[in-house]
Amino acid sequence: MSSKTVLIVDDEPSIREMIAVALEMADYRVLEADNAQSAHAMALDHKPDLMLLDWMMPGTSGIELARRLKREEATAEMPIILLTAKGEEDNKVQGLEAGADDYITKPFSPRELVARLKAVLRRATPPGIEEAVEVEGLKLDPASHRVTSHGSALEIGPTEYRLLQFFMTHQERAYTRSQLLDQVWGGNVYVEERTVDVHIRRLRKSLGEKHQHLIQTVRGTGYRFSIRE
Amino acid sequence: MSSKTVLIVDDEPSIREMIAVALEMADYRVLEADNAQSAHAMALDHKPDLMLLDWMMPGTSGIELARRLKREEATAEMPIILLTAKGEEDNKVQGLEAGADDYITKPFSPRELVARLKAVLRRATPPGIEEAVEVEGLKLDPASHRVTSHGSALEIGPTEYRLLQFFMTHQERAYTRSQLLDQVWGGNVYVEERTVDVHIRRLRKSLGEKHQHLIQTVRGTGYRFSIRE
DNA sequence: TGAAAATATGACAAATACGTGACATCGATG
DNA sequence: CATCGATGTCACGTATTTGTCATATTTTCA
Repeated sequence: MSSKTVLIVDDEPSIREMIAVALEMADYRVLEADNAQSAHAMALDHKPDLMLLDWMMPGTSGIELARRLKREEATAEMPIILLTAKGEEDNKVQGLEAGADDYITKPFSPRELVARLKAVLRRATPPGIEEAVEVEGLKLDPASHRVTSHGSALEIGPTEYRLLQFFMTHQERAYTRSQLLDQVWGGNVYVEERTVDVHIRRLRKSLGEKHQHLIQTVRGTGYRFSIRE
Repeated sequence: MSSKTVLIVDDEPSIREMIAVALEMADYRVLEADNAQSAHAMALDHKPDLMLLDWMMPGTSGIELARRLKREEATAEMPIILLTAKGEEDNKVQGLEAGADDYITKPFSPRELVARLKAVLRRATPPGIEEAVEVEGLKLDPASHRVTSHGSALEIGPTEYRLLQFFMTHQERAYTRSQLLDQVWGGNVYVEERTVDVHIRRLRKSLGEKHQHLIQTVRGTGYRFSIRE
C-alpha cells in the first residue's frame, strides 16, 4: 500500500497548491514543478508514478512536454493526465494523441481528480498474479486472500496476513524488527519496534499450535520463518 | 437490453479513447487493452461479447492474436473485428482467414464502426451463448436474465445482477472495491469506492438469509464470493 | 543462583473499516 | 407533470483492528 508519487506541473502556484492538498489528503506523495524544464528534470530524477500536466504554460506547453516524455525511453511508460481550462474537443484528441492517459478540464472537483487519477494508476499497474505458497499444510493464497491449515480456514487479521505473506515468501532468514516494519508496514511509518512483537504474537495465535513453530524468535535480532526448528 | 461488452485492443491510447467514446455513447460496456498479452488475459477473464483488434501492434500483432483466440476452446466463438490502417486486399483475406468476423480500415467514422459491430453481434449471437451458473441452489441464468433460489425467483436490481454475475463467474477470489468498479461498473466511471459496499448490501439483501454467506467481506481488502465460509 | 536483558502476553483506547438506513437525483414511464 | 425504480452519497452506529503500555516469563551470563 506504498503511496504513489505524483508530479504536478502548473505555472500557477495556487492551482498547484489546491491539487497538492487534495492529493496529499488522498495519501499521495506530491512533487511540484512550475515549468516544463524543471518538470522534465524531476520526471527523470524522481520517477513519479504519474504526472499532472497543465496544458497551457509559458514556454514549453504541457502537451509539448507530454510528447517529449513519450518519446523518451525512460519516461515513455509514465502515465500522464493533462489539465486544461477549455473543454474543446480538438484539444482532447490532441492530448490523447500526444500520449496522455487522461484529460481533465478545469474546473474540476478534487474528488474527480483523485478518482480519475486512481483509475489511470490502476490501469497502469497490472494486477500481479501472485502464486499461493504452502508450507507443511499451511497455505496462503493471495488470490482468495485466504490462509488455510490443511484446507480449513484460519482467522487472521490484515496486518498478520501481510506479515505471514512476507515471511512465507522470505523463509529461512532472520529479520530485525526494523526490517519487518519497513517491509510489512511500509517504509515511512513511525511505529514502535515492540509493536512487531505484538503482531508476531497475534500471528502465532492465529496459526495455532500446529504451525507456531514456523515463526521463530531469533534472540537479540528479530524473527524468522523456517521449517526447521 | 443488457448492454454488450466490447474489448478494444490497440496500442494507441488515443485510438482506444475515440472508439471507447463512440461505443459508450451507443451504450456498450467497454474494456481496453494495449497489447496482445493483456488482451488475451482479459478475453479469458471477462469474456467480452466482441473484440476489436488493431492489426498492427508492437509485439504480438492483432492478427496473430486473432488466430490464437480462434484456436482456443474458450474464445473460439468470440466475434472479432480487425482494424487496420491500410486497405490492402491481401490483408483483408488474411484477416478473414484468421477467423475475424469483419474487417474495418482506418480511418472510419464512429457511426460506421458501431453499425458493423452491431451487424456482427447480431449474426454472432443466437440469443444467449452464456451458460447459467448455479451454486448451492442459487442460480443465475443469463438467457432469461433471472436469478432463482431453488427455483423461486429473487428480486434483484440491474447492478446487483451484474455484480452477482461477476462474482459467480469469478468465485474464490478476493476483489478490491476498485477492481469491482472496473469490472462491474465498467472501467472509466467515476464512483465512490464505498458505493460498492452499498451494492454489496443490496445484493446480500436480495439473496436473503439462505445465500448471504456466499458474499464474504475480506476485511481491509474487499469482497469475495465463495462456497466455503 | 541472581540480576539484567529480551521477549511474551493481556488489556486498552483510539483509529479504521464496514454495515445500514435515509435521501437526493435522474431517467423512464404513464 | 407526477410517479417509480435505480443509483450514488452521506451520516451514523457497530465491529474490528492497531499501536502502546504495563506486567509476566524466559533467557543470558556474571
